[in-house]
Amino acid sequence: MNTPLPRWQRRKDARPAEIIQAALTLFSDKGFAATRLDDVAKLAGVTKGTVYLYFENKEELFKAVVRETVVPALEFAETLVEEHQGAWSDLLWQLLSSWAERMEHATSSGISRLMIAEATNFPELARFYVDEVVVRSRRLFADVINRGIQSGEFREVDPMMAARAVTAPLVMIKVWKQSFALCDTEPVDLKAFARFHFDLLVQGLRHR
Amino acid sequence: MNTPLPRWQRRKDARPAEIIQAALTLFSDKGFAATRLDDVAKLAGVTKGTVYLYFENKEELFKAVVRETVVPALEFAETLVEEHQGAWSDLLWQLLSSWAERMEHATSSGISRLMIAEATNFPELARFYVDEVVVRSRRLFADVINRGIQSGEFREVDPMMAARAVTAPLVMIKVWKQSFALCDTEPVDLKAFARFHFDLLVQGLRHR
DNA sequence: TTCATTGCTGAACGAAAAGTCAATAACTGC
DNA sequence: GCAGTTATTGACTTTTCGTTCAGCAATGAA
Repeated sequence: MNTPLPRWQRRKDARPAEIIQAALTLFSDKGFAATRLDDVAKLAGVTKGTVYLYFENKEELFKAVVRETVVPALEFAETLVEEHQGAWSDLLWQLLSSWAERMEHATSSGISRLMIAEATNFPELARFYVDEVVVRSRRLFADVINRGIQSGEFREVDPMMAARAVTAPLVMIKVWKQSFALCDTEPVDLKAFARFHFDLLVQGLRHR
Repeated sequence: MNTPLPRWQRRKDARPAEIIQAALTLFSDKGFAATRLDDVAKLAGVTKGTVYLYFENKEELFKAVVRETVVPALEFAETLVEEHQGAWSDLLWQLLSSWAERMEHATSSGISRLMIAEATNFPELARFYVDEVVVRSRRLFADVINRGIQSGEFREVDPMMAARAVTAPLVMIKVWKQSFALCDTEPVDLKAFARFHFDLLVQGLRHR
């Protein structure tokens, strides 16, 4: 006789990650308040009680989602800058295109919109996100621009301003797509936009 | 004897606008779900019951807020384009700077972030917002760029793409400021950024 | 001053969703 | 197999907040 397969299994180690993944999906789609823990549990293949085994409450789950999702993305880009040789505009393109790439596929890219929506309700978390992601990526791009200026490839501009001008459009387009996917009659291709933005940018940064 | 001033007054005509104003403030700060009608009422100087005299329910109040706030802003800009003579880059600057100006002072500018956060929870409203605001302003800028191309002032680019590239950074910076005002260690001046963005943009749009 | 009208209040209701916990079923070592 | 351990369940309680409405008080006309 084959043993009847159990109604559920004990998987203490896998649960937290699975619950966080489910929560990320729902939070970034509906927002924090509009997401029911019952739904998170169902999507994670458990019941609500189990969620409370691993997370103190809804707010702590939310924090865990942000913390777990946010950090790893930037390390890759930082080494890319460190090791680069050649034209700085080429590096800029590498960074922008690989970023656009990740935005299109990674589940984690929903975090931007989520943080924008909930920042004022979770001040400490907002600070964490700003430090770990916003400022850090801003610095990354400012760094590239700065080196470009020093090598004479770019004209003299405020690097931090430029960094904002580089990052803002991509994030915005992604956020827009996420929010208005159902209504936008002429959706943009993220990578095509990244290319367009890059061309505009590089010509804007060159000497006149 | 002076008559003891009444505990409250009847002000049927003024109430709706006051309630909408209060709701706008709280919605754009905390989001739709996290805003309590008790708080809206208190901020408007009434009680919850009064809110229900003028609005069917919370969702209808939300829709009213968006509708009342959003529409008038664009009309001004559209006449500006219609009546313009001279260099198209000058018009572009006029539009960007006046926009940045309004963003800094008008209470209505919190709507962008609110819509981004709640769009997926209110599909019909999202469609309304996209049609009345997003697409319309995108068309506005695309129009300017297009005329600039035809007059030979700008090189040939996709006008709709360019419109996105023009509008996205300003909106994004505004949204960022709103979300992360408390954490951002180096806040940007919106008008200064608008100027920077414009310079980059115009050089990017000129012939090589 | 009085009365009818009605804008407004605030207490009470109920649904929905957060949070709790005793019972239970899956696992583990003997 | 059996017994002890514990991860998981699901029904339960609690809380929060949108919504209702009977009654009160401001107003204006007579």
